[in-house]
Amino acid sequence: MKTGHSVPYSYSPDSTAAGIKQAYGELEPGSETGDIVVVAGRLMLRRVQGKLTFGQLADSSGRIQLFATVRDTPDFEEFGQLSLGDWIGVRGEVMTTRKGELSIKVLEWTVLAETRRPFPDKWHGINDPDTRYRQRYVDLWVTDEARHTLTVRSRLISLTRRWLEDRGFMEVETPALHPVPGGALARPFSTFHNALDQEMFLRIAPELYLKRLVVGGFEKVFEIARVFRNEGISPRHNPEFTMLELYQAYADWTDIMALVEDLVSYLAVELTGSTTITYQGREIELAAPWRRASLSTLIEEQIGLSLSVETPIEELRSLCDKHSIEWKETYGTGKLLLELYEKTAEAKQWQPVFVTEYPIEVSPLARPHRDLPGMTERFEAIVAGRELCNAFSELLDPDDQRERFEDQVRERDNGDEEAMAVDEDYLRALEYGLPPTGGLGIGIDRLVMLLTDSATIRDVVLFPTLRPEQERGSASIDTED
RNA sequence: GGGGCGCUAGCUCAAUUGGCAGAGCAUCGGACUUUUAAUCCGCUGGUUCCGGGUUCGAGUCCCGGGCGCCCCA
Repeated sequence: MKTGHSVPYSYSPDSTAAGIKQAYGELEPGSETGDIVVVAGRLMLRRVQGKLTFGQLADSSGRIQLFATVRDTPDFEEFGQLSLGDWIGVRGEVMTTRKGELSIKVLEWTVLAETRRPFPDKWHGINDPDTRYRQRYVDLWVTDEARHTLTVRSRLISLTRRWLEDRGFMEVETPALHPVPGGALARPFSTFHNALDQEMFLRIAPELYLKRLVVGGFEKVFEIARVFRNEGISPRHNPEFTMLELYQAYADWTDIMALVEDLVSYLAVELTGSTTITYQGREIELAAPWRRASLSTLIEEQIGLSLSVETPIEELRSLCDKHSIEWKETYGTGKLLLELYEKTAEAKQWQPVFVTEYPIEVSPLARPHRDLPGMTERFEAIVAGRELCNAFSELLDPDDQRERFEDQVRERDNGDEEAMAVDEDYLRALEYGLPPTGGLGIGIDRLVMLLTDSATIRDVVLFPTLRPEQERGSASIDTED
């Protein structure tokens, strides 16, 4: 048994599995270096062979073999009785076996934590996705792709932060508790602040606060914001997810397009080694420039008709019917146009494309297009058939913004639970003057999915939202509702 | 919200038409001084997701519920 080893309060490894492999990669079989290293991690494989025991130690960098002998390893018997999954610290000599496997000859060892629960099958790991997401602390040890994907996520956020800072953007933190939910079309989570005796909402977007900061003179700001939307769960939707939003004073939408191309292709090279990536078996070229095409153009490519917000509403409605798209009496031509685009064209865009010129009706925060009536200078980037970002030349005019908000309230009164409310303080900020500004929101989770070839958002979130586990045997007691 | 699929040992999976619930790995005991998912011998391990029903007999069929995955809205 694992007796006689008290767990220390700290331990000081001086090496990692990957670091040792890098430093001693060229050793001949049967070498003994005399170099002493200290490592720590979990014992993930163990082969007891009489007076010799092989193990495999995993740390956050990778795995390395342990080589224990009855002659050199203290408490040799106990070493061989360690459980797979136990945390241990090892001090030993860097060596290679007769077969040439780089190893650490165990000269001292210490249990750092015992596992009371057996680890999953050392070869098959965990297959059940539910178990993987619920017990990520085990999944990360036994599923290499999980560890890789979630490490890439961390690096992507770090690289993004540095890239933006190098271009003069300042990172800020705005409230996550909003008295008025805004900045996106989505249902919020609501909660209650007891001391203020007031309903609050978890933010659905940081947008309106970030633009207040531009009014306040922070000319280039960004936030990597966890946002919350009270919607269904799917392979592409988690109720909480991460948005990068940035705002740049004096810029317009074309500046933002250039920024998106540059950032995404930079991240692709840093994280995958190339701007050419493979997603779900199909190639995608992320190098700039990306195609620019208007929303109307993309619809025309699919159905062969040139449409606009000027098209008679009856014609758009019958086209929706023809393509089995549900519509409501309250939809204007802009909303019908967007529906036609989303249902006929969006999923077909595999290579990156900036979809430009969105109707004013469906873009309540975007500035009117400088040439096209009824349209805004808004674009989305679509990659692999999905929205990757949403951006526009920001709406500056407080009077126009008030009208847009009031249109939203009318839609809410018509039953649209995703419609916006009037944010009086935001309007007051605009009245102090927002300079020409370009703004952007990128879904970080979807970008990570793209660059890690992940089919579901759950694979790029450490702890995706799941229903709580139920106590065994207590099923179906509460049958209310 | 609708449809399809799944849930069996800690993990990965079997179980003929409804007929004694099994294997590998892990655990436990034993052998083994160069293994590579080590090998060999032996022993354990079960609320078959939950509840009801049909039946001499249910992992299997029926009804209800839970959780997950996929598709659709």
